[in-house]
Amino acid sequence: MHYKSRDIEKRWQEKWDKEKSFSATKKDDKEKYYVLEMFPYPSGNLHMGHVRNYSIGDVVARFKKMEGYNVLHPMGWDSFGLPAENAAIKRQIHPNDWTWSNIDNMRKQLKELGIGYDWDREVATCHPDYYKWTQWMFLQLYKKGLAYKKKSFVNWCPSCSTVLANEQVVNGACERCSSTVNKKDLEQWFFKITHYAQRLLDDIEKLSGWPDKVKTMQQNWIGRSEGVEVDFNVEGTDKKVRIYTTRPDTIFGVTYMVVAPEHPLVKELIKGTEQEQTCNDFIKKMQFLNDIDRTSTDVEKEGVFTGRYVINPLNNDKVPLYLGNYVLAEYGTGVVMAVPAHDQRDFEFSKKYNLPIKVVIQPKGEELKAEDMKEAYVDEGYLVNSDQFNGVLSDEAIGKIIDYVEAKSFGERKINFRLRDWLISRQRYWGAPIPIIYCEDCGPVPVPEEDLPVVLPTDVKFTGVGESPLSSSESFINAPCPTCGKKGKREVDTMDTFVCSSWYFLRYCDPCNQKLPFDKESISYWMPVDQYIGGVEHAILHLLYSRFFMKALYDMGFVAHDEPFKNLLTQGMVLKDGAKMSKSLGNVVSPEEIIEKFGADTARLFILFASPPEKDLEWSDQGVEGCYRFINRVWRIINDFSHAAKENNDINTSNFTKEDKELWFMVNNTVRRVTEDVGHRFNFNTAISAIMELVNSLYNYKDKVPDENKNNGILKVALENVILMIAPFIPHASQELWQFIGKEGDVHDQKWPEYDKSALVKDEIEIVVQINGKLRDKIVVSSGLDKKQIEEEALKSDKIKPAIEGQNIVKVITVPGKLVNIVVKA
RNA sequence: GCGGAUGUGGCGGAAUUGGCAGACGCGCUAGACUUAGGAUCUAGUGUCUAACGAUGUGGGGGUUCGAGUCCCUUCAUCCGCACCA
Repeated sequence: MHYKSRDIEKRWQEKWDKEKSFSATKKDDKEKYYVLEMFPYPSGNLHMGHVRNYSIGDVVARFKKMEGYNVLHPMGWDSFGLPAENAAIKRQIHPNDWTWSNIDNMRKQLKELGIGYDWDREVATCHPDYYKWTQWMFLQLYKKGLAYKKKSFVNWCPSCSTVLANEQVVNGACERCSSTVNKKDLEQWFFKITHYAQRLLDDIEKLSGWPDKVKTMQQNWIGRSEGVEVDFNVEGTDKKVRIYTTRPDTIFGVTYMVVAPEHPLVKELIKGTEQEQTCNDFIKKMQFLNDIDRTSTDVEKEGVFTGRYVINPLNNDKVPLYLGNYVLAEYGTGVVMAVPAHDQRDFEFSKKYNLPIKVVIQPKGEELKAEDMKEAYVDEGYLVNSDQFNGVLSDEAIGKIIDYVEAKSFGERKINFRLRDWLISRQRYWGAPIPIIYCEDCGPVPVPEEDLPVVLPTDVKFTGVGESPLSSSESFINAPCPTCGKKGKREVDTMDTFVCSSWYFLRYCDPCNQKLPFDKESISYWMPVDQYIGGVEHAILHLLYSRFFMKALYDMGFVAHDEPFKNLLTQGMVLKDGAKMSKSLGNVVSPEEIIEKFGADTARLFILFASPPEKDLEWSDQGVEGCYRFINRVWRIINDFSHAAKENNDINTSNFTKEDKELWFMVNNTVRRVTEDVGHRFNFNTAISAIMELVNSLYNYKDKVPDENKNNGILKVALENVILMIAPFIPHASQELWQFIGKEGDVHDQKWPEYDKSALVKDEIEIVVQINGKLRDKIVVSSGLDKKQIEEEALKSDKIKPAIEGQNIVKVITVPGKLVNIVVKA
């Protein structure tokens, strides 16, 4: 019997496929376990990152199944998106054809990897049966006021005359023609994720099974800050400008004020001033800059005077109002008070434009002088030059000044978030159409739910020019107004693909439902996802959007939980020669070629063995060969001892030899270690090495113990356990071996092995003896000895005795079962 | 700048609660079997040393009987956010 990966793998894959071995059905008497890997974009071929992601998921799924859980392990396709459209433009293939042929190929590759999915639950976001419900989601959010329209900027390439996605803008230039990208404002749809900012932040606490790194990233992304808004009157007008600050303790130090060039008030304020022309030039210049050139910290601060002055309500100081590149229109009020003495950005700006610096916070034990300052002083101190607040500690002053501002009605306290609303409009073809019809009389009207899906038309030209490709489809754009029946026009933008992927995990629970996206009963049973696995690149957007969807659906009563993913594992990248595999670097290893040569089991085993799942993994051809050798080693030892496994052999511990005892200990201890490593820690690399050690012991036993003395009872259990424990990692080979040793049924339907605790208790144990913390000897003692007896044994040891002669024993520390440390002094 | 990691042999990595550093694998060395070996098996393999032994987890300091693990400090690399007022 020889190990031929190709034949074996094919045979079992066909059987699993035909018998739907991994299909999941709701069972009320069984505890469920939902394991999910982030679904792929169907680019055409699996890469090693996919192999890693799905191998990890499959180990978890198969292990949990063997542990007795009712496991849901589905797969699908995140199949809308830009590459399909680019293929259409470049090669004149319809995005639909391109995408589906890619899906077919990748599905085949996944099956060749032997991943145990329930293929009856497969979803593809580009299928009308799916995007119908994505559109339905949009309508629900619209109904709740969580979807709205407003003007916003898009990246616009003047030469291609088309909208570009952020990914298509490379260093401020169009990825296709390299001309400079500028901004164009369009009416676009948004989801009001900011409505959930506080809950998204608070509930991070609930995510105990998420990595801290991801939780911190989400926290920072949401970026809550507490502060106050204050109105400053514009001198000589009846207008006010409102600022937002988190440092009201420095408000007496304001020496000028800066407003974002896009701020709606700016046009009015500069009208008729001497500076109107310079201001307009500055605004125009800013408009042509892309976000990176405009908002990177390296960019020098720049601004112009507006010709206007504003009055600080706290001390009636009159200060100039500037336009500045470093103020963001979308955050706070779009206007900042500038305190150069205590804010580094303001400090730099004031130096450049010769604006005064006024110290209002004095640190303990030294005195700042404005003219000597090299940088802003941003730390704590006592207030000065601040009227009635002089002498107050800055931390306390924050609250006191806010109270004062509110009492005097100068403004009010405010909480701000860094998180912005989610712009979902895309001027693209290959996405879910936004289900809205514009009517001259009724305005934007949602498409009635019974008319969904709004199907993507096929008569679209892919020119790569213009705003939205859908506007070129006559059959699509014209539609009667659902309210009044008059001629209307359809929305021609499609949704961001992140919308499609924000709820796919729910559809898996009830994938064929024609009446609803899912029924509540299925959702209540399967959700939440017990283990979610994917790349850390989705730590913020995808995970945050999914959390937002879950909360919105929860509030609408469609789901029973308000967090979608209980545990999250962010797997590391697959590297080759220290760099991420990429075509441009030429360091790509294709899964197909490895499967062809060594089989899927070897590929999976290597990728799981080479590194713990959350760390990056360095590809090694020799490492792969090592794993192939190991499978062969398992194959041979099971072949050698198969007779023992096939017979009825009982275990009688009373007639164990020393070698038997050792092997029996190994067998049981390995079950313990592997169960812990796989089940509790997800340390597949150490689980595999534990199995390797057991296999090594079996070879050792085979060599050292004469045939007539071999204990077939132990060997039988050992072989069975090796096959069962290795099954989640190398399912095909273990399935073949399971059958080979005469077992019925599928290996993944077997019970996960248990261990005999009494076998882990040893009669004799090795104790380390140290002198002053340094290893001096190892002694073997009976495991029944108490502390004192162990100590006596240690002091009697041949190596220790001479070493401590003539020295004073200061104390002896004994850790039962581990070591004795003798502390001596000369 | 802010935030988060990581740093252990020639390489990937292990050490779960402060208790034998280097499990397991790769590579390398020697040997066995063999017509042959890029198959398989056996033994060895951190560094220095002929050996006894000494030394060793990025560097420096500390706590402790005992530190890869805890504390302080410093360096390096990687990742995320990036003018958020």
